[in-house]
Amino acid sequence: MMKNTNEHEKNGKKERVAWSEELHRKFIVAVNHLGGIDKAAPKKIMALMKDEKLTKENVASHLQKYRLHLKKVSTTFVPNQEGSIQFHAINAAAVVQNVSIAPSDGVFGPNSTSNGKRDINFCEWGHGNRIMALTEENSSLMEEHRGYLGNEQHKSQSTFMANNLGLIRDLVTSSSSCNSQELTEIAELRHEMAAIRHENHQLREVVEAMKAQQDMLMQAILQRTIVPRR
DNA sequence: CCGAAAATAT
DNA sequence: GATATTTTCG
Repeated sequence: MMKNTNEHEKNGKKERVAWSEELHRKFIVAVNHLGGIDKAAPKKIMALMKDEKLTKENVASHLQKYRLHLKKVSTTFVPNQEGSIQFHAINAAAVVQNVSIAPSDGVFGPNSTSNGKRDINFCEWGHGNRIMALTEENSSLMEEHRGYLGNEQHKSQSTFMANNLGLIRDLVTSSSSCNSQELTEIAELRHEMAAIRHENHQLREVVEAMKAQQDMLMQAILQRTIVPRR
């Protein structure tokens, strides 16, 4: 009973699925269609992707790996301070992945990954679409971002930055006199503050871009409903 | 069916 | 040895 219903086999052996950049994009589009990484499930994703060669297992596996990846990236980014951090690890990374502040741009760049090790697949995927692309009238790109628009994430990102800024500022200004070691510490903290300010700024830009994009999407959707094409 | 973990393959 | 993908298991 050899039932080779779905998968294409190479002389009886299962073909190893290579998750190309494009395949991953399709995957992301599907996931976002389903309302984000935590809601999306293998079967539905597979249906949306409409790729004859993909089995449910393939997708499930990729989904697992993708979630793991998101968790990894976000933990390096969020230094888990007491309660001050709102936005969920997964969401944060999802924003990175989809809005894609390119990993090399500093915010989530090499410095933020603990030991320079990179996940080839997922890191590289971020490079393609930068913030620039957001303002562009690119329907497929817009499609990718749909799942994250109008979310609560915008606010939480900003507040996260704000909170941390306050925290650091307190640390720096609390002691009136200090020795040389403390001075260098302060210098480092100032450095951190600058970095965080920078991140904050970039995140604000992302938020703005996403808002604009949301408007565009809205219009696109409205037009599509009002004027049935063909 | 799903997700996590173990097993393989590259 | 590390990753990517597959298979097994609960």
